[in-house]
Amino acid sequence: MADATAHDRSAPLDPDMFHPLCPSSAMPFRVGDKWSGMVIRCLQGGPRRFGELRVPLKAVTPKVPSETLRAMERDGLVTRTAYDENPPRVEYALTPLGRTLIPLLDAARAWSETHLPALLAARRAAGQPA
Amino acid sequence: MADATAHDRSAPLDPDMFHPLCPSSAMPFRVGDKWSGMVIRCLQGGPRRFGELRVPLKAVTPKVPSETLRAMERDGLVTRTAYDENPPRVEYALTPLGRTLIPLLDAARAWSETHLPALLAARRAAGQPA
DNA sequence: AGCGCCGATTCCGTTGCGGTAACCGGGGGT
DNA sequence: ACCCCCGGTTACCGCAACGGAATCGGCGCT
Repeated sequence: MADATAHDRSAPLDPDMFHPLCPSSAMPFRVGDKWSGMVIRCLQGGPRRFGELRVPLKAVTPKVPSETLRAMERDGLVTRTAYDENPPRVEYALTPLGRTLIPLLDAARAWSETHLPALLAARRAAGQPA
Repeated sequence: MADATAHDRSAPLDPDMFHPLCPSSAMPFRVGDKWSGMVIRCLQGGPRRFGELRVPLKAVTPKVPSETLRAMERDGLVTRTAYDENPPRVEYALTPLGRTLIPLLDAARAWSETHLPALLAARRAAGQPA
């Protein structure tokens, strides 16, 4: 194993999970703010640095994760740990409370995998009779 | 079991479910539009007339259910049946696809019942240290 | 000295969602 | 004739969320 402390940064953030074609954008669920769900997914495998969270979010400005993370911290869903080291390092991790949301996300994803195509088909049929 | 084909209009819409203190407003989940979840709950027990849906929504104008219902109809979540009778009557019912969302709503509610107090406590502690 | 990295924060513009108000149209009752 | 009920629809307004650009500050490297 590469790292004993906890998580594997070498298999960190499944890129496929975040690419633009991910049906997340279409699925009729929302957990907290727009990006909260994705943050939870990112942190699911262990603590992450701020910059790491931006990897899948490379399209967005740092404001997005920063804002989301602080809101989640207020709600007791993540912890923020700033290390006063030379290259500033900050790590975020899910709290137990935050982890309780994972099953919900799983359920939402499962629903989407099963039923989202039907929903989209219905929408297309009704919205674009052409 | 009471009846699957029909529904009981005498125990129609649990008022407690919709009163302003319901934590729905605070819970960090969203299914579709703001009112979609509530519509599903309303239709869970069987078809409802437009006016019936407004009972728990008595605070809102007809636009809200109308809009929500049409969006859900487009997505294949509900069916709309207009009876060309004397007093105009329209009934809405969940489709099988729409019913697949019920477990999600149940899961969201279960989460809220279990964990929402902790989240609110954390928010209060962090947001209002005073 | 200047550049760049890390980790943010703040401001600002836009967009979309949510909500209120007003209007429509037919039938029946008084 | 008038009003009311049922079942909507449309137009308009306001706010909060979303997203982007610009800025900040310490430190190391060149």
